[in-house]
Amino acid sequence: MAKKKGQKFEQIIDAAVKVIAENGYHHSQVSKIAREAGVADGTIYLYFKNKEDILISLFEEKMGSFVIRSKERLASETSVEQKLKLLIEMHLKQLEADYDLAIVTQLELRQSNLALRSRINEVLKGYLGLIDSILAEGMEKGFFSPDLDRRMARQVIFGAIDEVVTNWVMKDHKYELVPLADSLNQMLLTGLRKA
Amino acid sequence: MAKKKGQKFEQIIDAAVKVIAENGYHHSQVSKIAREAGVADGTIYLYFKNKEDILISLFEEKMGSFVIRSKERLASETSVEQKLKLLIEMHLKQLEADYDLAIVTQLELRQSNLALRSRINEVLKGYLGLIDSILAEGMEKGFFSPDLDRRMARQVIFGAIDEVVTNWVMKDHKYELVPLADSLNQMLLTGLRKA
Amino acid sequence: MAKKKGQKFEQIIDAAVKVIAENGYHHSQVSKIAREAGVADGTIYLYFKNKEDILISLFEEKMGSFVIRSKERLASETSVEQKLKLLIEMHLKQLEADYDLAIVTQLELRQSNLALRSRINEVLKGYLGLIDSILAEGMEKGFFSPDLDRRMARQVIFGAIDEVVTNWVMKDHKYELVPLADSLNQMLLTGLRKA
Amino acid sequence: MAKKKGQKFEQIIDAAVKVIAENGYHHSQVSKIAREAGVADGTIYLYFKNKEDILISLFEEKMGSFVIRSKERLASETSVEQKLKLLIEMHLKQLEADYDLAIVTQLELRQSNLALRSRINEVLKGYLGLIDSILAEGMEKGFFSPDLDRRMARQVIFGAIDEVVTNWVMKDHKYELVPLADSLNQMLLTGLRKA
DNA sequence: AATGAATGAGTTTTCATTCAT
DNA sequence: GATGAATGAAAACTCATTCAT
Repeated sequence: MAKKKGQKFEQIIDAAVKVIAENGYHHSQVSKIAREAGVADGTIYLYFKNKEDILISLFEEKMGSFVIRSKERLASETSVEQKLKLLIEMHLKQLEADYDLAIVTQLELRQSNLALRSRINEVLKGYLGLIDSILAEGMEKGFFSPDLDRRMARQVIFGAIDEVVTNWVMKDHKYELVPLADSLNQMLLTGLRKA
Repeated sequence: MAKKKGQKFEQIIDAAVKVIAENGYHHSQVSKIAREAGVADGTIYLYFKNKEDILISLFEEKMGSFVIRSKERLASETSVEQKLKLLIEMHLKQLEADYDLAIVTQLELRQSNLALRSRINEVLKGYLGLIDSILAEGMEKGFFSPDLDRRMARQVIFGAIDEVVTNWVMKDHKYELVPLADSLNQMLLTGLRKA
Repeated sequence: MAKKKGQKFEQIIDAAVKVIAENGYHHSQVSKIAREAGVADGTIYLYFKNKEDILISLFEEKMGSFVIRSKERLASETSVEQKLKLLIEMHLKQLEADYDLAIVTQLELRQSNLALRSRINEVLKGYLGLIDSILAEGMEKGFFSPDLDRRMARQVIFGAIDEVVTNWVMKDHKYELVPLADSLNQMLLTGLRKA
Repeated sequence: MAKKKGQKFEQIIDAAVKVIAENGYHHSQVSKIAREAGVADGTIYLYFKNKEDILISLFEEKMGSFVIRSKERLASETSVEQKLKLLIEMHLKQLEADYDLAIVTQLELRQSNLALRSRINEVLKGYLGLIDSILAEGMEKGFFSPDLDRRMARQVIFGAIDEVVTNWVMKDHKYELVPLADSLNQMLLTGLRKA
């Protein structure tokens, strides 16, 4: 069955990102992905349980490594303010660097059914946990108010970043994304209101 | 063809919301919607161009009337701060009052393909314009900073509200939504950072 | 039920010829014919039993009047040779004068199912009888050989004329049809072989 | 896609001839053809682009091989008169030997739409070319008149044979077809008129 | 491990026809 | 007689998945 890892596993994931970004999820037949990956249709099923499993594996793979990289990078930072800014920057940088991946995560992955979305959320937990730990540290250090609603804060941060990226994708990445990090960070930290 | 309005038009829209919320978009066959609406399958096509058109019409209908109601309500409010709070409240109230509709807009509608999403965005423009006008007024009145990035502010506001609602839906509306409006409004206005 | 004759009956027949010639039989919905005829869909069914009945009635109407006219015209002719030539000429003239009708009889009418084709053949019998009477007279008068196979001769004459007309229609009536009558007549009378 | 040739390709063609002859084109569901061929519905689409493609492929296959056989056979014949007679004989023999095929070519194939008929004519060109070459040779050798209208002669020959076969089919092949070849040939060569 | 030919379930949409007004 | 809104049956085609080689 699914033998995670292996050269072909990566090949298929990468082919899937490309094919789905180009054709959209519903026009990305398994056979098309197989052709792009240079393997036979049946081979897909040696590495993935089914078509959905490609999508979720793709997300796990890309998001997983992103969370690991982010954790490492944030560890070397002491200031809470810097940590949040850095996280936003890394988020934007990762997707700006791989537009195909951005299309898949921001648009195509959402076309999946409810069951799949639950599994996606499972993967997202790692990322949301990262945000949460920054919030917890900030509250402890007195950088954030002690009665901050952490769940809501997490949702606001994620919702805002996500919306910014989605807009960038839907506008055909016509402008640069990473430069927005600072202003987005400020807006989240100090709000819209004039000081 | 599409004879917008008429009793049957409404009947079918309402049936679609119910059926899609219960079964998910991909398991909501036209015949199932027709049965729920108490009309023949073919009748659907006297009022809608195709199955997708039901979905987009549904959104236009519900979102359109929401925007109109919001506009009227906001007009009677003078304070910018109150306006934003009111908008958030109305947004949350509308979806909390109709959980089926919330499921459809937050989950099922997003499973649509790119072409459909473009049309959805078209409808959303009315709502985003509402946010924008509040921001513009706030900047003029000095409530918001004069160098506020309005596009980003709009995305942050919408992304945050949307994420809050989606989480509520995915948590099976186990908690109350409207009470979150105030805290969400505060977070958007003053940010996460301790004053 | 079917109230043959009446102004609307003619209107619908003429609309059908036009619509079918323009759109082809399978794209000529009853509603399209009704619109062209300036009547409601349901009105069609006051004059015709069903859609097929329009087609067969159309053919009966047009072919019937053609056979009557031909009979009258041939009666005033005494020479067998002239009669055959005249029949061919009238056949070609009738269809050259009404290209829409030619499209319908040569192409669209043949797309009908077997049951309908039987009824068409019924109508054709009048025409084939006309050919037959010329052949009988010719044999009696010694113009044709006494051991001529009349059934086959009838098929050869009809098949040849029909094929000539069909070719003309399929070549978008780019050349004139009636001028071919004489040469076609000669070929049928004296054959291909050099005298 | 269309993997022309292969055992299944033939199987499906033969099943289609049988099913269409029995039920008529419009009542020959793809699933019915598949069942008769002993393959799954989907398999049809590995060998044919769509349902129409079965029909046209069937005609190409059967007509194509007939033209090739005819060409070979005619090559060994020197007399023009014999060649024409032989061609007629082979035409009648081929269809008399396969009544199902005759039903399909004479009746069902004509129920196809205009687009398909164009493709059928394309296939027919090979056969008409065969007739044409006999005519050309005959004119050269002085067997036919030098001012014979070749296009019309071709239409007369084809139209006559075709009509004879169609009548035979519509009369439920109650009589023998091949014995008519000689008399048909004579009629085409020397015409109806008494010498 | 890899292949790819074969499978067959599943659904939107059209349009001839009806019938209450 | 005339209307036209409503009906509902009917079928081609796709594509994820399997399994013999």
